[in-house]
Amino acid sequence: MSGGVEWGLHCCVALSGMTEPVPAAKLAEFHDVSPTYLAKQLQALSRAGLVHSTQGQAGGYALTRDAAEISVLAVVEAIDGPQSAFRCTEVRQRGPLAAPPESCTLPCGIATVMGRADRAWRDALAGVSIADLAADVGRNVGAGTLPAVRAWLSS
Amino acid sequence: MSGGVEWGLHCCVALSGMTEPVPAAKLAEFHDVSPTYLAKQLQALSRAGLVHSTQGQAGGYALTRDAAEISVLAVVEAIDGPQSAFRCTEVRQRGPLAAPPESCTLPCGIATVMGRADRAWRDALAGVSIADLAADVGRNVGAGTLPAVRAWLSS
DNA sequence: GCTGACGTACTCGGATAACGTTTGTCCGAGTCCGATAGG
DNA sequence: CCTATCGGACTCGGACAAACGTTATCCGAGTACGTCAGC
Repeated sequence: MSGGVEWGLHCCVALSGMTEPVPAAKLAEFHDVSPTYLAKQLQALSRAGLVHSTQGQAGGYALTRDAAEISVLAVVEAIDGPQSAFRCTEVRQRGPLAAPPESCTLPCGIATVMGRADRAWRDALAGVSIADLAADVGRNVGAGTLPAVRAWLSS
Repeated sequence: MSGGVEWGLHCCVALSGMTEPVPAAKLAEFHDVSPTYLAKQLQALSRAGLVHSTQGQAGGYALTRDAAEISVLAVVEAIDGPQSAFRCTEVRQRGPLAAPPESCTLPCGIATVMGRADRAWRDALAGVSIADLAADVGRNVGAGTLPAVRAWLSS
């Protein structure tokens, strides 16, 4: 999985509860990561419609909807792509004893199992929202953390 | 995920119910894939202890235990490695408002969610065995398929 | 004093290189089977 | 006829390149704000 997913997730958490847009450069400085590369991830989020970008002097990125309405899965799919990790190459249709294509209307057992596993993975990710993650931060490292982050990003 | 996983899975299914060892070259010809690269995957399976390799003229690969005792997860981890797709880089410990390491004893919310999803994925894969896959082949493309494959691999 | 246009500085967005992992290949070490020669 | 030895060919195993995808970077297009001139 692309490592930028983690950055995108952290950015969404930081953006949650933010009223004014935050520039990509500031988010990069806050997380201490490459500004240009983080910009790429944010562009992907923008293309997926999760964040809204405004240009100009006071521009930046902001969530398009409430953090409770954005699932972790949405962020992952926006950055990493919606395709499954497993890609069936239809091995059964190759070789000397290849099965004829007309008998391969439904996916083979291997693809079925992989598809089920992938679905379970996505379900687990879909059940958690950015708001849940933000609440977890307040619970684990202190309730005053998020307001402090918010103040830093505003300055 | 590594594409060789699919090959390894198909090989394990083909090997199930086989009494004598099958050379890697024959498995490659049967599946119509690169012989040298498939050999690499089989070596990984051998290292993981899923298959046993015998050298010499009538040598080849054979399952070390019954197909019902080999889970899909075991094959996947043997080829792709046991590490999770997501790797936490501890972003929270970086930047101007970095959390002190002593307050990061337990994983952050993002890592927790990802870990849960990964576990769900692995559970789905652990619940299916190679024998299940073989039975599925007989059910879907015809009961006579596996004996035919077995005969071809023996010749 | 108010309104309009202008310039500037800041923002995002897509096109462009460098690195690492996966994919693919090769040759050497080891081993079993068959043939052969001797008892 | 049986047995021990030798030769050969086939097997796996790990070390060695090429290709793709991810990582990282740059520069250009566009926009909002602040300023200034005109009314």
